[in-house]
Amino acid sequence: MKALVLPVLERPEGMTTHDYAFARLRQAIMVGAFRPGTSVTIRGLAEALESSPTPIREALRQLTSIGALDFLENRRIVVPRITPARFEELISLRIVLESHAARRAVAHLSDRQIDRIVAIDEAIEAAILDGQKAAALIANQEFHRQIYMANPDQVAMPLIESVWLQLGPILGIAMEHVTELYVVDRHREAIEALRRRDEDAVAEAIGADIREGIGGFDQQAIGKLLSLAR
Amino acid sequence: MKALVLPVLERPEGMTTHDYAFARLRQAIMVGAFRPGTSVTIRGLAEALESSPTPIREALRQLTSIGALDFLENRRIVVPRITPARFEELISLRIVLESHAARRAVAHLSDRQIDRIVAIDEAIEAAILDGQKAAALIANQEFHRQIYMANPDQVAMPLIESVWLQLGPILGIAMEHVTELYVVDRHREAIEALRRRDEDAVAEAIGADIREGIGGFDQQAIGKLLSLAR
DNA sequence: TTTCCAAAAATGTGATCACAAAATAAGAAT
DNA sequence: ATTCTTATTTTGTGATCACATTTTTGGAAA
Repeated sequence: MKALVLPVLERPEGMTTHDYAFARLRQAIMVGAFRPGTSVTIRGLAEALESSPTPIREALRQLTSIGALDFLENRRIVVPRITPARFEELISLRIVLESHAARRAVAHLSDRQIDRIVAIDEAIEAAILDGQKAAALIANQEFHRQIYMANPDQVAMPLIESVWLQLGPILGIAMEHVTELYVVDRHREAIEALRRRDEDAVAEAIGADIREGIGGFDQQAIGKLLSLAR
Repeated sequence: MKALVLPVLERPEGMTTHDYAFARLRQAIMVGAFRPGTSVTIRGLAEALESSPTPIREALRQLTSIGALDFLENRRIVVPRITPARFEELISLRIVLESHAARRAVAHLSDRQIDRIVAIDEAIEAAILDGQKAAALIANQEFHRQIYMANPDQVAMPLIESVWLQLGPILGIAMEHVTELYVVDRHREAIEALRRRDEDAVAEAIGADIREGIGGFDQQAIGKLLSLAR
């Protein structure tokens, strides 16, 4: 059993142990800190997070509910493996879900909010030019999230994040193999469409952005990686 | 504290207490056994299910992850209330998700599977003519599930069920107020399209089916109910 | 060296308990 | 009768323990 290293995450005062464990594990999986097939144990995580098994168990159970982990028949807890076919399904689901969420957010976005989204996009490009892959990835997620969450009655975000979580472990592999990221200019296209409040164009740009590369990672290259990583 | 009545559910041998509690509560919410705003307690459910609090807590936490329950700030556990706007978002999300899932299932459906789906549709109509609202609802979900699950690499079903769960409590109210159900013939349309393996037509039929009525319940009527039920 | 079997260790499950926070009930003051 | 305060009860949280199952280990047999 090798020592566990989880990306750090600030713990807000008053947050329960369970919520903290959930948030931290969730983030770890989302940014690809675990490889597909990795198995975790309740006691191991309890030790790593300096708590008792109880809240960890609850966090793990929640993570399975959103597809981030798998409780196998043997009672083993693992990070799910992904087949190329499943990968393709996940991407197409992202496209459908996110272009829909984007479309329904357009009418709610203020100019000020769009400015903030532009700032996030600049942060993404800065991270890419700097070669900071993990930072670019997180900023990219933030870019998308800020758009979808502008809709106050929005209900799709949790589902979208579930898909992100299922793609997370793949991103971890991609980050190891992809030497350099490229700037995705579909973001610019999306921003222009947002400014015009053009719902169709926004949906189209978001869809294309996902299709062409998941957050700076070339989609085809990842698909190829997948068939190798067995 | 009034006594809790949960729809019965068979417990397969070897199923853990936690899994059973999760499955049973989930089904109860899905078929509208709980009204929006209802609050539940860990100890109360533990007693009702004759177990200790531990597995119940895990089940409740999982249910919150999929939007079926809400842990409030005050630590109260409630069945979420739904606003008309949220309701509309959920319906439009259903349309997007399910027409996509249906489309991607078409190529995988064998004639034998389609026959089974036809049989389910007949069961729905029988239940409707018989006035068995709950049975019609469950059969209707089964109709949709059988289509989407035909795709072996499918990843959308858990998300779709999450949306169903969020709509569940509304269905409970609808069942109380709607006196009679009507047969939705969009199912026939979907079946015809399935036989022709016409993806566009299938997606269109499923979308229309959802738009016109959620499982036999008129959508507009429910929207009106919502604004009253406060 | 490989295969097989038994002992030991590790691991998930579920019950119980102490504790703190929240909700409710009860009584006093206005 | 109503409002406020205090005491009691309820409830979620997290730690701990016993148990059964699974996995791993270590050595014997082929």
